[in-house]
Amino acid sequence: MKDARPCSIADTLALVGEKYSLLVLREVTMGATRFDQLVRNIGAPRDVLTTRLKRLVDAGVLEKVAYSEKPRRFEYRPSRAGLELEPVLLTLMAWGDRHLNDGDRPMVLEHVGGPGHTGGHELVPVVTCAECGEKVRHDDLTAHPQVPGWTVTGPAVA
Amino acid sequence: MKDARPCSIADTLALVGEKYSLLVLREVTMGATRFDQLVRNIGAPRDVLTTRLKRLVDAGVLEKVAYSEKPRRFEYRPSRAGLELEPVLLTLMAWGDRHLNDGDRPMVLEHVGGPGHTGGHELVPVVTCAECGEKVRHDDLTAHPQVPGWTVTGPAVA
DNA sequence: CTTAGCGAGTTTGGAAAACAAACCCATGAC
DNA sequence: GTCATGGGTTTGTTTTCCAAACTCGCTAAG
Repeated sequence: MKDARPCSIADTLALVGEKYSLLVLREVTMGATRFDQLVRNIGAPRDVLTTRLKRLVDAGVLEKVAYSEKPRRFEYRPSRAGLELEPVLLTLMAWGDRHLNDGDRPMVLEHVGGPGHTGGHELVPVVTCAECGEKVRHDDLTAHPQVPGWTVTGPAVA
Repeated sequence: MKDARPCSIADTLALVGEKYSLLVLREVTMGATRFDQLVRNIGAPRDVLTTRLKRLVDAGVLEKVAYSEKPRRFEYRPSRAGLELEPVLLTLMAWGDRHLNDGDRPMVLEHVGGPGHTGGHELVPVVTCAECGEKVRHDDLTAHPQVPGWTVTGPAVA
């Protein structure tokens, strides 16, 4: 991973791309915030989970909050930054629903719109551009690397 | 990872969540499709990259195409399914830009809209709901697990 | 007061994966 | 011939993962 293209995707994955980290985020954003819930729902080894949680707390993605003194016990809550990873989870889920679990989704998300909306409908997540409001299509994108030496195909000069 | 909550996020990550896999997707969707480009741009060990590519090809996310006979050489192109992972990459990049590389993004994506649009602008990816068109906010979502025994907090009965 | 149990980890020892560097093999350039 | 290039494979060592067992503080039961 040294001498790699500088990139926010890589940076983000270096933080939350280790095994189980995004599943931790899934659980805590859904409301399962305690250690044993995480172990059960994710199915991760306890020690691995411990190191993941430490890392995510240190990075400010999770907050470790005591929910009981006198046996001192903690829960792990998503920070603002942590909650902002939800779009990543939603796009991953959408892809898996489409390509891996075609037909029987293990989980359905209900979307109730902003104030004024009464009935909920099923969430169908799509990535759009905030500037123009349009659905993002691959062919409409052009990459502009900002770091000298890196082009779209690779390093320029040796 | 056994006895874990059934979930498309986990399923997707089981396929493309191993180290480097999403970076491979980043490269090939940008047009860097050859082995040595991938090694250089990602900075991954060659043998690891070999196994990742095999896995992604087997899963139908990449296609291995010969671009030369007579030294037989291949490139790895994203399939339709592979390209559909771009939303995941975009949301990861947006998060990293915001929370990790505040101010100097290593890469800027230019968005040229559909037919009719002339000037391009910078892409600002947002996840919206295809049903109602609104930006997805965390508080507007309700999770409905479809698999008996799994609630939003964890397994129901033993 | 002894035993039982729970939540939240820590410890332990073995199996699997990652890693860097060296090697290989076919071809094309000099 | 000798070197260089692309696309890997091999080798030996360092990390990481993993399951199971263990610990500690505390509460509830008998």
